[in-house]
Amino acid sequence: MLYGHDLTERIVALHPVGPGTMRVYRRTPEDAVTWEDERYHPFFLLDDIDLLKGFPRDRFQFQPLAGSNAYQWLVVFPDAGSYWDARRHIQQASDTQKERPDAIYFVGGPEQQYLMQTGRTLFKGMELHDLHRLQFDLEVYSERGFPQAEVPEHRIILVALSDNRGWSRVVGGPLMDEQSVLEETLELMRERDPDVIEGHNVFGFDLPYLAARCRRHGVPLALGRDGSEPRSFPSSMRFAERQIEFEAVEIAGRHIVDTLFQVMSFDVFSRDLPNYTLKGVAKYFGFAPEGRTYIEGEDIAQTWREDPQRLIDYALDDVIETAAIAEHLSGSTFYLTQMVPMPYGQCARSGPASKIESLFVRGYLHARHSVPRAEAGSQIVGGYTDVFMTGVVGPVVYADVESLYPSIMLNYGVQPRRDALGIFPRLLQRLTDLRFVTKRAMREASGENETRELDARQTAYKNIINSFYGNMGFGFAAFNDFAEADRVAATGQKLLRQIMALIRDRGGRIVEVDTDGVLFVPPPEAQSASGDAERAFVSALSEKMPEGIRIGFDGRFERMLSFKKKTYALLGYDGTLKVKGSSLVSRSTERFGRRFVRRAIELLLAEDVAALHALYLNHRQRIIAHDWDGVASFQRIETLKQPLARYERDVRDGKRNRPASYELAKQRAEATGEPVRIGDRIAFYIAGGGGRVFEAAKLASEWDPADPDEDTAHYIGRLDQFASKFSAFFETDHAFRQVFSEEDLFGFDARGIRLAVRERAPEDVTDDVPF
DNA sequence: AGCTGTGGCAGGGAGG
DNA sequence: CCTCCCTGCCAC
Repeated sequence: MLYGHDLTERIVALHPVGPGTMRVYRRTPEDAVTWEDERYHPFFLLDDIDLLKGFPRDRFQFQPLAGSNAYQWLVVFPDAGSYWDARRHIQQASDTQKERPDAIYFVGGPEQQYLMQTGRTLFKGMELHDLHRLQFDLEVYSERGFPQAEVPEHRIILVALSDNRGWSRVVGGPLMDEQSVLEETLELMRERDPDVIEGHNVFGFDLPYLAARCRRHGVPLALGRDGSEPRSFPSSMRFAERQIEFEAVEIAGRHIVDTLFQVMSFDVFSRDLPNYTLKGVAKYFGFAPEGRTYIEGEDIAQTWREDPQRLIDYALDDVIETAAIAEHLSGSTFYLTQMVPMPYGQCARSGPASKIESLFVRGYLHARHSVPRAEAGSQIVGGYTDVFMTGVVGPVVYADVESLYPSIMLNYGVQPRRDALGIFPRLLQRLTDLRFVTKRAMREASGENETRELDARQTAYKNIINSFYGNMGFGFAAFNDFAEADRVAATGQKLLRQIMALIRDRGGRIVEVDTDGVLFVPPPEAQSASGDAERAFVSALSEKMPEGIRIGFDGRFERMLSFKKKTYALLGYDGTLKVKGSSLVSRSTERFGRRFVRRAIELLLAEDVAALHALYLNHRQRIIAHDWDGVASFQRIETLKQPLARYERDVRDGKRNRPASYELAKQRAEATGEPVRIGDRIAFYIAGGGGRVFEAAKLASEWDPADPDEDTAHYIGRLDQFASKFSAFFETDHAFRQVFSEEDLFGFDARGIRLAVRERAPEDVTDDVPF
């Protein structure tokens, strides 16, 4: 079912060139790129062949598919004017049948259809470094405000280019006009002839800006390997709870990889990045070149006039960082394209659901079997979460079920009801085996490069494997099955309760559980300096599990501050502190609050009440004195998730509140012309004057340290709100208030103030009862 | 033309 | 004041 073992074929890119013709680009062992044209058959799946009534009979062929799923006809247009023509036509045909808007299953673009028909994948037998990857970054001159492509003075002044062959160049200079910059850039890009074009936020900024400026000068943006201009279409991408809309761009014979997407995708799991800017991410990974030049966006114009060489250095540092980030994060996507019938660029900008579905559809087409329609409904059951102890406890051990949902799916015969061919279990088993083999090879690998490649490969398998469960509960997935998804989740809950019972039977005390893991205080005999006793304790648990379910030891911690469900802090034996939970670490809350909370957690873990009181007083005094480390320390940041028009309609209809973020984004759009886009992050603070938050809020960029106008009473209130989280950790409310308030007439005395641990037994309580 | 899920906490506007 | 309800962010 998985292809890609023929080492002789090194396809790097594809693009459709005419009716049923695909241009196939191959990289030769000598590193040259050759191409040839191959036939493919544009095709669609229909649920009713009558949809083609009236369409010239000699222009299509059809074949009935086996089985009784919804899409029972495979219709091929051997010489359609183009794939898109054929598509438009049957789209129109189906539109006349208003009651069945989903009568057609769209298999995907021409490249995907080609890969499905031929069973080929891209990059066969290649490693990431075999690709030729070029990075680019624009610097735009704008006197004030956000650069707008329509404003004549807002012009491209520099383009930095680099590639993974050690080549780099900055195009532009004080004496060079924009048109020449554009022409020389395009010429260089064609000469280098990369397989992949990489950049940070290229879909959001660089590519559309470049396109607009080229149009303005009448310079064709001929970046395609065949000299063609890019094709673009609106698209969207989801990263966990965050959705961003963008204009997707395709360049013939090449792939575009936006490192911003890779970064956001990485952060879904790490949840650790300070921000998604190129500089921030490069610093986080340690990729920033030594002595790197930094220039704020608003200072670019001035730097360009006074010290252009500095801007040139800066632009070059940008692409060097982009290359490092892409190198670091694109591995697993690269290997995914060796399994999934999708071009690399598409793989890099689509979510897991479409990847899984393409695997299914390829299997079904190969067997000439009909394809089901998604069932309506929704998943009901989710993970089991609860907390049984709050306060400072320890030591604790974290035990988790290894690959909980995939293990359940493999060992309990899980299969979507309409998966007549049984692809789901076979594919899952195969991917799991491949991952196992790859991980073993990785452990035995010598050399850093080999290890990294194998790690990227096993991560690619992991990502796909983990998506199988989510896909069953996804409303638009052809092979979804909500009942089966519920069965998986319910089985997971049952297993977790079994583990909890085992731990308690052996004298352990459960602190908190979440979906597939348990944090618990081990019994005294399972506490050791080396951690061996803890490991043995967990192994013994694993022995008691059903076939195929294994419990792993995922760490032990000296102390834990347990707060609420999904909200806690862990102090490692090496002194590192891990803080979890939106109310403790949310990036939307003010930085001073986050730091205050973190420091307070450290002090609570050390049970240093006197220092806690001092910490509170210190923060309070600094707020009163406007003693901030810039506006960044007290601004809040919120992400816009809806188009402005939709937001305003919902507000009008009374469906939603008026938060500061949208209101300020509107103001900013009016003032600077920077468009309001989904995914924009708005930084703001509360200025004096009172009223509702959205009325008192101002953009963070408006704050002036020389004339601070933030609402001190508001920020004292915020500090108290942060402090109030900790009231549950004290024995009495009075004790809490003594610590987190100014001294009263008798002064502050930490003696006699005790922290409290509260505990309840799992069987005592069935639903959520607050402590 | 594309889109993985549920559970949980906090903030804040609206309206009693 | 309080509750209700929506949104955003996070854990897994």
